[in-house]
Amino acid sequence: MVGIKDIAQQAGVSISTVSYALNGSPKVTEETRSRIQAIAKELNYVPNMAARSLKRRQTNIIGVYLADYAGSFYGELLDGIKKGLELFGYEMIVCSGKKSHLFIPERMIDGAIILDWTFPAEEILQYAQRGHQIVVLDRVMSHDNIYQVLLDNKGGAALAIDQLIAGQSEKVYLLSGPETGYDSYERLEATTKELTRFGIPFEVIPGDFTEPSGYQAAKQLLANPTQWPIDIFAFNDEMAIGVYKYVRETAYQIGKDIRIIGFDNTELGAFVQPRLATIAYSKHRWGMVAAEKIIHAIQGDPVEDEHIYTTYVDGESFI
Amino acid sequence: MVGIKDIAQQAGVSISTVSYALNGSPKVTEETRSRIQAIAKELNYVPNMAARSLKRRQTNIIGVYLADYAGSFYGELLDGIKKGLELFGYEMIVCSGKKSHLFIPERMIDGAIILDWTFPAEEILQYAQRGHQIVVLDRVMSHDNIYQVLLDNKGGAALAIDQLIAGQSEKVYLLSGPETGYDSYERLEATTKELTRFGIPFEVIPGDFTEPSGYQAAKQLLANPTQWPIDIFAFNDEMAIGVYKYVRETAYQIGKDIRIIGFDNTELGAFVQPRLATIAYSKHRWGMVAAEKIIHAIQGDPVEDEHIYTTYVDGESFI
DNA sequence: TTGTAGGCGTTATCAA
DNA sequence: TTGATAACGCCTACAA
Repeated sequence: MVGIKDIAQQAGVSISTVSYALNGSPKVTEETRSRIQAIAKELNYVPNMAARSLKRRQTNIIGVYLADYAGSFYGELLDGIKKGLELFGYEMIVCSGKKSHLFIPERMIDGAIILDWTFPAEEILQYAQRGHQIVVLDRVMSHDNIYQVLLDNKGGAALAIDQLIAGQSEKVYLLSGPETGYDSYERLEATTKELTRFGIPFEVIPGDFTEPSGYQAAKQLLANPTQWPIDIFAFNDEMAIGVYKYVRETAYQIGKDIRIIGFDNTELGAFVQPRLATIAYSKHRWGMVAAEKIIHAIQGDPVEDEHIYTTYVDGESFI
Repeated sequence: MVGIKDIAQQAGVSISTVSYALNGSPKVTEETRSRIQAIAKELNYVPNMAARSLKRRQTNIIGVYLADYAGSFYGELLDGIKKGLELFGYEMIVCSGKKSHLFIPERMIDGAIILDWTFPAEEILQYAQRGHQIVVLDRVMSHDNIYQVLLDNKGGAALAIDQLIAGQSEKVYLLSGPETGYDSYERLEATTKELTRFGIPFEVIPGDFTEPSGYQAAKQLLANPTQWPIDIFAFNDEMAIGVYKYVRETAYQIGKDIRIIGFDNTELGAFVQPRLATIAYSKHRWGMVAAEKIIHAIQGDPVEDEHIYTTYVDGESFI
C-alpha cells in the first residue's frame, strides 16, 4: 500500500510537506505542490480513510437508516438526500438493521438520518446524549442533538377530507396505519377532528400500512355493505392498492361502488386503473431538507425543524 | 469520548489488559475479564472504528454499488446480500455515485459487490489490480480478484422462446435492452439463436430497459400492424409495463391482440391485469450467493463463478 | 497473568 | 518554506 511516506521518499521531502501539498495548505510552494501531486498521481496514491478519520475525528459520511430496502418509495428520498449532501461535500451510505446502528457511536459516520420505525427511540436518544447529531423523519423527539423533518400529515389529511366533503360523502371509512407510528397517528387525529367538525360519520378500520391489511379491510367492508358508494380514506397508497386487489375479485368497481383516496402518491398508485386519488408531497425535497439539516447540525449552525407540505392528486378512484 | 484508556484507569489495569479482555483473548483471568467488561458497559464504551480498522487493516464492511436506489427490484437482492453477510459477521452499506467508489481504495470497505452499469469496467479493473476483492453481478470480467454471480440469461431466454413456440407464434418482436449491457446482450443472443433454430421469424426493436422505451415500441408496433396476435418478448418487465401503458390507450387487449412475456418478475408485473407472463429468478438467492462469494474471496478461499437460474412464470398476458 | 512500548497512516504543532 | 515529532485510539509482540 502506498502512503504519504512513499511519496515523500520519492519526492525527496518530508511526509509533512507531502501532507501539506496534498491538502492544499498555503504553506508550500506552488512548485513543490504540483511536483508532489504529480508523484502522488503516478503512484496511484489514495489516502487511507481510517488513518485520516482517526486524526480528523470525522469521516464526512452521513448514514441513512431505513427499515428495509424495499419499495420504490425510498428511491426519490435517497436521491434527494444524496444530492443535498453533495452540496456540502458529504457522502451518503444507506444502512438497515440493528448492527449497523453501531456506526453512530463508533464514529464511522458524522451524523444519521433516520426513517426507520424499527429504530428504538431510546437508542436514538442515547446516541444523541453522547453528542451525535441525528435527524429523524418519522417521529417527534425532543433533544438538543435531534432535529426533525416531518410530513405535514395534518394538512394532507385535511386535503383528503376536503375532497370527501366535496364528493358529498355520507360516511367515511378510515383505513389507518400502525397505532404506534407517528405518521399514522397524526393522520388519524387530524382526520377524525376534521370529520367531526363537519359532522360526517366515520369508522376506523385498523390497518398496518401493508397491502394485505388493505385487502383484508376491503374484504371486511364488502362482506355486508350498507350503503353506496363506500368511501375510504386509506392512510397510505399501499393499503389502497390492497383494496384494489380485493375489489378486483368482486363485481364492484373502484371509483363507482367504492371511492378511495390514498396517501403518498406512489408509483403503483399512479399506474393502477382507475388512477388512485392520493395525497402527494415531494420526496426529493424531503431528502434535500433532511440533508441540509443534518449538515447544519454538525456544523453547529442553528437548525429549525421543518415540515414537508402536501398536495392533493386527482384520480378516478374518487369522483 | 471514552476509550480503553479510561477503562484501564477505572479498573486499575493497563490498556493492554483491557484490550485483551474486550477481545476475548485467553491471556486474562476470567475474573478480570468480567470486571473489565462490566466497567466498559458502565462507561458506555464503544470502540472507535477508525482506530480499530487502522490497526486491523480491515473494516468488516462490504459495499454494495447500485446505479440508483429506485425500484422495488433491489429490495430483495439487498436483503439477500445482507442476510448472507451476516452469517460471516460482516456489515453491508449501500452506495451509489461516482464519489463513493473511493471507498474501495480508501479501504473503507473490505470488498465490493457491483450491480451498476454506471461503474466503469476499467475502474473496477484498476481496483482489482490494487488487490481489492470485487464481485460483479452485471458483467463478465477476467481478473484474479474479480468474481461474478450472473443470471442465466440464456436459460431464461430459452424458457420464453419455449412458450412462444408452444403458443404457435408466427413472428416474435424482441424488445431489447441497451446494447452495451451484459444481460441484454446475452438475452438477445440466446433468443435469436433459438428462434433461428426453430425457424421462427423475428424482429428486434431496440429499447433501453426503461418503461418509456416499451411505450414507444408499442406505439411503433401498433402503428401499422400486419398480423394478429402481435407477440412480444420484452427483455425486462419494465418495458413490458410500458407496452401495457400504450396498449391501454388503444382498443387492443393484452393477452388477446398483443401477447407479451417479460423478464425479471417484478412486483408491478405481478399486479397489472392481465398478469404479465415473465421469467423469474430468486433475487434473494442472488444476493446470498454474491455475499458468500465476496467473503470467500476476502478470506482467500477458492471461489467459483456461479449462475442464478430462471423459471417461467405464467400470466394471462400470454396465452 | 499483566504491563510496556511500538506501530497502523495521517494530521498538525513547533522549530528550524 | 520545510522538517521532525507528537498525537489520534487501538492492537499485539515482547518483557516482566
